[in-house]
Amino acid sequence: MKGTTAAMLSFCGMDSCRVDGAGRVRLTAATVEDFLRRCDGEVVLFGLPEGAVAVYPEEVYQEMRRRELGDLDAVGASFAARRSLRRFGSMASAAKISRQGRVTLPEVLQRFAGLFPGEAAKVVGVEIGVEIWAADRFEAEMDDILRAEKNKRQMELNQKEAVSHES
Amino acid sequence: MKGTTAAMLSFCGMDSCRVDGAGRVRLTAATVEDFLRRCDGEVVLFGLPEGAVAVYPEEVYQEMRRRELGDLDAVGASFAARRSLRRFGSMASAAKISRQGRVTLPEVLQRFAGLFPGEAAKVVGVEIGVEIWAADRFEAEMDDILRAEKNKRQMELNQKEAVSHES
DNA sequence: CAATATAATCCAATTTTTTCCAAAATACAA
DNA sequence: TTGTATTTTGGAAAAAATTGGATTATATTG
Repeated sequence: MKGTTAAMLSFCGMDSCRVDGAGRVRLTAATVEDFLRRCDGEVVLFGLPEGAVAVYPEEVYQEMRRRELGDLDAVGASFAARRSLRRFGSMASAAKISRQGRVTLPEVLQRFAGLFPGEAAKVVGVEIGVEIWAADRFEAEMDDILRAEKNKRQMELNQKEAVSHES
Repeated sequence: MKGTTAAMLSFCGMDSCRVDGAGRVRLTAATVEDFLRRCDGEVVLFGLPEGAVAVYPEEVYQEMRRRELGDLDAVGASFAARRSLRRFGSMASAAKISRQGRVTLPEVLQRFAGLFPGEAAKVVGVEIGVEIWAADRFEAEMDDILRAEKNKRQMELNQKEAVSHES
């Protein structure tokens, strides 16, 4: 075994791959290990507002939903409540990481995230699980992140300048 | 058996199908399993204000109705109360999921939801049950949901920007 | 450069879905 | 009532799709 990454550090790094002909994505050995350790491979896939697919251990997802549902007073009794149920219900699905480390993306999610058979994808570790992005979308997201970061840095510098000048 | 996904996660995902010649809809194996587990296949069908058919476990439906009626102080003693009774009474019907996972849509609901024999339909998991939509109606609904979400996300980003600029 | 591990492709078995048909139940009319 | 027609329900067989595994190719590491 190459893995047993000595580490308690789970779900990190990024991996490029391709969606296979049946809409499946193969995870790296390390990621599979992480999922096995955390939840015996029982995961939930769902569509993130950013237009990618999240893969979380089932428990993590449940907890997330429980919080959200707690806010809805009478579940199913209002338009808003039903919409929330619909939004998550329709785009979530329980899955098990296969013995060969593959996850099948349901059609809804393929469409939602632009992850059609043959497309290039990025599997991104997000500490509590992974996200699967269409390669081009992830690139755009990364650009955004870095640009925002650069802005912030510049701001802070300007701030300092201003302060030291006025003293 | 393919399923037994160990899952605590019920009624999720989306499935496309067609209303058969007799006004029946076939549910996926997973959905049937969920209903059997939750309520032995005893469900209530009723028309949602959104123009789709909801299929909830009988218990869930009862609970929902109890809440609504509880708010109306004297059941049956006001126009509003009688209307609510009428609205749900006339468009709800108990049904049992058949052994092959089919539900028959009463004619009232076919008309109400545009789910005529031969029409394309979507069966949508909503965590507490499923909804059956005419395919085109659901597409519109999903578009709405995602558009609203995108707006909200954009707002949040703008908000952040504004804050960091003013500081 | 060889050995090992990782990734992609292909194929076969199983499962699922669709279509079609038969039986049962209901309604109708003579 | 009794026979006939019609609708409804359930099931079986055929078609299609999914799943998992095995094989082959590619990359990595020592």
